[in-house]
Amino acid sequence: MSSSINPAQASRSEKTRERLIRTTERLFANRGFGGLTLREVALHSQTNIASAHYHFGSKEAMVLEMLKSRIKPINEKRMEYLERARQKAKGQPLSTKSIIEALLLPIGEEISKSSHSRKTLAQLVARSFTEPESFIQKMHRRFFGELCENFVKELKRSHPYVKESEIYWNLHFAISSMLGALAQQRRLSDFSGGRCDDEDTHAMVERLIVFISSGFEEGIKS
Amino acid sequence: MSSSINPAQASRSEKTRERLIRTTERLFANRGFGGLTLREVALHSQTNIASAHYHFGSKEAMVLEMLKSRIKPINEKRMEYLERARQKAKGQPLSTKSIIEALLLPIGEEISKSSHSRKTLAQLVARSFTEPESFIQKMHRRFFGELCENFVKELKRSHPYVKESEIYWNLHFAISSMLGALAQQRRLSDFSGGRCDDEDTHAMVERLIVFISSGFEEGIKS
DNA sequence: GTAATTTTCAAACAATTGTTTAAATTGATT
DNA sequence: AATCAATTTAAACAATTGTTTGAAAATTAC
Repeated sequence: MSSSINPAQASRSEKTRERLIRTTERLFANRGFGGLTLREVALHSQTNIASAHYHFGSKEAMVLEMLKSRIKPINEKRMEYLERARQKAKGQPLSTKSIIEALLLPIGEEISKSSHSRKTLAQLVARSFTEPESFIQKMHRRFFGELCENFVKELKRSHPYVKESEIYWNLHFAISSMLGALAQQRRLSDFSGGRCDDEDTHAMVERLIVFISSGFEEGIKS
Repeated sequence: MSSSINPAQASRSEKTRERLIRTTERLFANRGFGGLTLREVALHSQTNIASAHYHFGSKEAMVLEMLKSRIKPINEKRMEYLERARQKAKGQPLSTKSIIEALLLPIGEEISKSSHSRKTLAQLVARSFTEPESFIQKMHRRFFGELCENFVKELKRSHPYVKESEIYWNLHFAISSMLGALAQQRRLSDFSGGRCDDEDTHAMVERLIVFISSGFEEGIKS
């Protein structure tokens, strides 16, 4: 097996694999794990069902592979942003806003970069949090457990006199707001009657940062 | 058909119907529409698959019936709370917090009343927002469109100099926070390591009201 | 260029799904 | 008690699912 970073010299096998992952991404974002069929994935990837099994072993493994490949870079970027903010602060505790930015800006940027429709990656990430399949929940715990710890540590340093449970509660709300808002952009376009441009991811993330930062700061006061 | 409010004198047919709805509620909350099978619903309802079809006509119709029966009372209560706040204010515009309370308190109370596990109704409502099936999305639009309009109207009255789009954006965030936080209580218990009691719905709703009210007020300033 | 390996494909498989059918049972009405 | 409609049941149905199989095709290695 010849693995290559450059897509120009990707083998036929790798191209098939990537097409499968890409189609899986789109269909999973739209319909979830249960609503996704291997036949449809194969069809839209111009290949065969058995080919999907050859590359991944099972439907579960294929979806898992796709989820990892999409979520990992976002979380890595989050850690980078947090680290960068730490360096900028030179030992001083970070502001709430800069911590929330480290949580939100990376996913916003990845959504903007995404080659699918803007909504696809957002729905994908959000769905990975709410899908009932246990193997997805397991991945979710593994992927976000460590990340969450790091953010809690930083938030505690910024708010040393706040009870630990308050930090957890309000971080929970922060993450929920982010995921909820990203996942349900449809509602915004449905109900605002075109008054809000929900395709403008950057504007949305900027607003979300304000909303969440303020909510968090007020929340931990009580 | 003899319909009766008093469950003591409910006919055998009605009892079966209610058992089916109740089981459907639990399984849908846990596994979503696709993960729910009629056989399992029938089994846990001590009846037959065909019986479910006899009462509802189809799986879709059964789930829809269940969703309506659970969501309708919550939304009605929301309108009641809003109306009560209006009367209390005697013509004055409402505070942001009292509007947010009208949105959140009813679902909190229904969750507390719920005979299932605390999380069931919360997950049920949240899932009804994120499920990909189009018939569920349609119901969602129908049920929440009017409600949303009423809340926007009230929010506009309270913030006459705020651009309409800002109201929509931040109401979107408010609803997202609420649903996200309710749906993903699992994350809180997973990651807080027992520091937060996610079964205490009332405490959670109180915190959420603070978080969301503050986020909303800060959000519309920009 | 040939052999060996990897990758793709069509077809069949077993299991599960929602749905339908028709007979049996129940409960109310006369 | 007999009749009739409403309700429940077991069984079968047709469609769809993920998975497996074995042969064809393409790629790689010699």
